[in-house]
Amino acid sequence: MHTNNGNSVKRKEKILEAALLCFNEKGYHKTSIDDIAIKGKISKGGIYYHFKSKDELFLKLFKFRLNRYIEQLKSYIQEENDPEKRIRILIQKWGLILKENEDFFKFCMEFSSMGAREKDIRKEMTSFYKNSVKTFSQIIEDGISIGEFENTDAERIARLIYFLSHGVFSTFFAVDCDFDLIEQHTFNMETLLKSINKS
Amino acid sequence: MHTNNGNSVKRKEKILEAALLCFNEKGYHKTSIDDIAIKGKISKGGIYYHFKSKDELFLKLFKFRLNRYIEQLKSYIQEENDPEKRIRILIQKWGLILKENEDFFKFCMEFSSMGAREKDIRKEMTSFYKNSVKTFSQIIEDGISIGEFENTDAERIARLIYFLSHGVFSTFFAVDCDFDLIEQHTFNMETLLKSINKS
DNA sequence: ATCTGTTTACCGACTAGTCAGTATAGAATC
DNA sequence: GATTCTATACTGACTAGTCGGTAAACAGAT
Repeated sequence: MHTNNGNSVKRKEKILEAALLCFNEKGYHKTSIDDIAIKGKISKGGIYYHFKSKDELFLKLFKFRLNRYIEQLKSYIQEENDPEKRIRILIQKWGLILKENEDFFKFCMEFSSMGAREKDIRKEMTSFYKNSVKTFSQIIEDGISIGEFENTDAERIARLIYFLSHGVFSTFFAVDCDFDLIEQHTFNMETLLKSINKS
Repeated sequence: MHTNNGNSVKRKEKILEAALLCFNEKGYHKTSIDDIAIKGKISKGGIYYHFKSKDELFLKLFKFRLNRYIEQLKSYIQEENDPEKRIRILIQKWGLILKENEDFFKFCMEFSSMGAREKDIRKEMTSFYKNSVKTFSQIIEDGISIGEFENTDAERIARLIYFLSHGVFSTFFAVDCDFDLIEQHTFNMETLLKSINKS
């Protein structure tokens, strides 16, 4: 009747979880559907019943997890009105989410870099990027209009925040790094806030 | 007698160039040695005569081009002593190199993201990262000691610069972006300098 | 200057293996 | 008994790397 009953959803999530483990271990291209099947204790046919291709599985994994975190963040900032505090909440909570879901964000880095060539991935990444920038930008504009922040270009600052966050994370995974992720993230954001705050 | 005569070197560079084109078009995994052979107008055997594996070809391509740009940058800052001016030269020249070699840096983004899994790639990326941070860090410390910059943590700032630069570029390739690369890069760096400058 | 042997550079057919996706039969649940 | 889900065996396309062979350049000896 309906494919999305509780069991089906659970099964799908189980496959996505196994896929995440495999993609992180070997990367997208070196992970075979058989690898995922073994890790998830399901058969290859089972996977193809729930997902129509490896590509789709990859894309759905990204959407599925990211949505969760975005919803979380939205709920956090709804309770606060002051722009600077909202920014700080976003930054702090985002840091926590990063730290607690390193596995997923490692996967995200590969996903993101594939956006340079794969159209569907690029579309997802663009949507995430634009949303992030829009959210930050709005808060900063509010801060400017109530005189809390200096009158800078809100959108450029918003992009800057995105780049910093992305840059920290991709470096964190790509090199043998010499910094603490959360500490550096916090430092980056404090430095940035310092430059836009009226003090 | 000696394997690295002029012709051999030229041939190698021709293969590297063809490889860059292919990797950018399809990505590492979807590029076959045959693709590179066709693009470089050489045979498969010819490629394997010069490089012992696809991995090695990938790695050599990164090293070969990056070294060129690093040498360029080094020569630029040797002629200047003032820390702030040195930083500005690095930032500006780096921006130019990025703009003029977009093809190579697109390749770099894929290379970098593979550092999360491939040991040899990670080693190269780490070396580049540490070198960059060390260079910036040294200049900033000089600036602090002569009272030009505020007394902040030089290494953390140096990392921040690296993250920003990396973040801009990887976003630039991964999404349908709404900004001008050089303009945003310049804005990022100006914002950053503002926060460490004594004014 | 010719013959012989060696090295470099290159070619392309071939091997051995991988893997996404499919077909289909069977199990579980309603 | 129909629908939903799972397991297994299979196919066909693709590809990294190998290998036997060749052409040309060169060197030393005669």
